Amino acid sequence: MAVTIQDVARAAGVSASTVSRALSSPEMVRPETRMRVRAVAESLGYRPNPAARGLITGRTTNLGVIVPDLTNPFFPSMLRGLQARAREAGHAVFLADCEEDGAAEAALVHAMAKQVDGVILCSSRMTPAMLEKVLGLVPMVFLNRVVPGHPSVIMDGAGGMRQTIDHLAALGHRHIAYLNGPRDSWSNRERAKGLRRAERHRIKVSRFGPFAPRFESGLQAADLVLASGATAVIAYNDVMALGVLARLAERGVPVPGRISVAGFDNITFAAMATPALTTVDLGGERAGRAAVDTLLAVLADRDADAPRQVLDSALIVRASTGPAPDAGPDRPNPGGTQGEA
Amino acid sequence: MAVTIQDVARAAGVSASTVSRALSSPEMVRPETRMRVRAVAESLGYRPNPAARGLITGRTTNLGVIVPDLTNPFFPSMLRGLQARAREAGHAVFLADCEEDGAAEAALVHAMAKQVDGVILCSSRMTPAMLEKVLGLVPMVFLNRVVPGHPSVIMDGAGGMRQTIDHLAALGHRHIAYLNGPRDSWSNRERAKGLRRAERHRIKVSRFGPFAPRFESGLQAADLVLASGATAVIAYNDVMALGVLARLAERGVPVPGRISVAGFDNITFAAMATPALTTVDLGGERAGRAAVDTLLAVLADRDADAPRQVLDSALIVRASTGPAPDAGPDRPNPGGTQGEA
DNA sequence: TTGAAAGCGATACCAT
DNA sequence: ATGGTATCGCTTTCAA
Repeated sequence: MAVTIQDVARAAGVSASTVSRALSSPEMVRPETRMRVRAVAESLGYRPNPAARGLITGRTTNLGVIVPDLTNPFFPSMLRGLQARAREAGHAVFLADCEEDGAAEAALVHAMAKQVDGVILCSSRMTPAMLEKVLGLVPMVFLNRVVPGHPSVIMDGAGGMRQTIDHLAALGHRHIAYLNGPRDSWSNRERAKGLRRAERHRIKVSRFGPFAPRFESGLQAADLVLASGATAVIAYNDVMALGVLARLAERGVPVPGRISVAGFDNITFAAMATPALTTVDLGGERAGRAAVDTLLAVLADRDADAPRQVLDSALIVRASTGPAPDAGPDRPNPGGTQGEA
Repeated sequence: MAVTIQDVARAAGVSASTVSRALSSPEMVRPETRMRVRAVAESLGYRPNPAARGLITGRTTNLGVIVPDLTNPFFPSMLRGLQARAREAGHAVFLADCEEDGAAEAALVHAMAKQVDGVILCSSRMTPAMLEKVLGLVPMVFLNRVVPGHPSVIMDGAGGMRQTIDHLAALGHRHIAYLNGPRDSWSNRERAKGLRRAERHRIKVSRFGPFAPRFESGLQAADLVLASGATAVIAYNDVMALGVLARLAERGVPVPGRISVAGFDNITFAAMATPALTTVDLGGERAGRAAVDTLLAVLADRDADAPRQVLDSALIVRASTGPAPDAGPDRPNPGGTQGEA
């Protein structure tokens, strides 16, 4: 089988303890011995067994991550940052996809619990009741969701929404539509909160959904939006927004001529649509890194107050929002069209 | 801390051995005791520690997966099938992204080796020298790459390419371009092999690259292709093909009027381009499942001959391939344009 | 059918 | 500075 610490000890003519120290606490061993042991370990291709080590130290240097849907490009990009940060910190990442299912998510937490030092739950789909049952199992950090008393990293969805509203208001829109994401999604609620900004501009808001955050939902929603008479639509995320764009193109509706479209997440493919999708970048990669940092902080000092990090947002404007059409059915043309994309 | 087998034993008034048996070898314990033990375990929320168990049994019921780039939508969709199959089989999935870096990939294999029963390497980027060093560490299955003497699951890239060539030939194309993927990619070589089919049709093939399999590579390659005079271009994968489409749109080149575009993988976003991208679906989800099955087979019977599964391909035609333009610069218009998209 | 004890691979404590 | 030994949580002989 694999080479163990005993093999190294024998080959180097020292005890297992010394090998362990030579590798993990170099200063506790005489330079001479240290070198010899390390050389032997190297030549034998020795690698400590993390499971065995974890058993006694209580630390695995593994870290679990659960996402609701890997096929949503937002998560891979967030994972980019997360993995990079984890690797820097010497942690391997145990990743699982719960496919938008809270119960599956809970099961995954159980499965991971003993094999990781902590878990990062991205946009967790668990209900409060499910959460209750897994909260104590292992240190957890929530990304994109607030659970009172627990550390979380959140992106400023409400702020991003406010910026989008201001943007559309400046372009003269008087009636916009919002397409809700999944029913239990915390980040959907946050984004929806930002819609209140519309009052300040006397903008009418029509809400649709909840929808599964998928391309197909956007296809479906596009028709509803058109029927509502809104001149702009903001989707819960880019994947849905791309669905909207696709359906509008199919129906020959000019974008942004007749209607403007915006989404959230700044996924790569937002840039590839025709016209490119206007999207709000809330800083996914950065959030991934922040989640790891938060988790490591929690692990380093378990008594620390549960930190909550709020990351700022940025609005990326592309080409699929534009001035409201002059003769919008809902608008007696008061202020005018002073904005530019 | 967490509840251990000892806690259960105490609470149930039996020994740890009995608890272990009651849970893992029910037939070895009296029904009465078994029930009691199980009830106690349940009520205490006992979960066996997989690491401790693995230490003695040599099996972890974890399975490692390494992919070169999670932001390429092909891999998430493949992982869909893979994860589903793994879960059915009672295995957790340890996933890592090597970011197209063979050395990082090798390091990840090392990191995983002791914590998983086997590893599935997807489109491995390791050089033969790197491979050499990790081959014995842990049972491995290669997906989308053949390593002599080792089990692999491959998709029929060459076949898919041949179908594409036949398709373009039928549409009257006489000069096509191929955009190579990464230099060391086995699947790129396979796809490129299929290009020989062009000879049969007397079609001229211009090759470009190798390119990193990214959107930006497509942007860049589009100009080269146009300059070459080819009337159709096949990209190594959809991500690159979408880049080609984007650049062509930017330059106002009609697709498929002036040039036809095709890619591989049938990623979701291929359907979202305008026009929708013609793409070859080689069966990613199915391949993911097959890889798990293969790995489980290897684990069940280590002496088995290294199996190699070849999965068939299917060609999905969408709207971005069309008849060759009549006055192609390379063609004195011999046969004609008899095909339809 | 059940319990006691050994052992998986590593670290940590206690000697020396 | 180094070695011996207990221990982490669990499974697996070996006895009873």
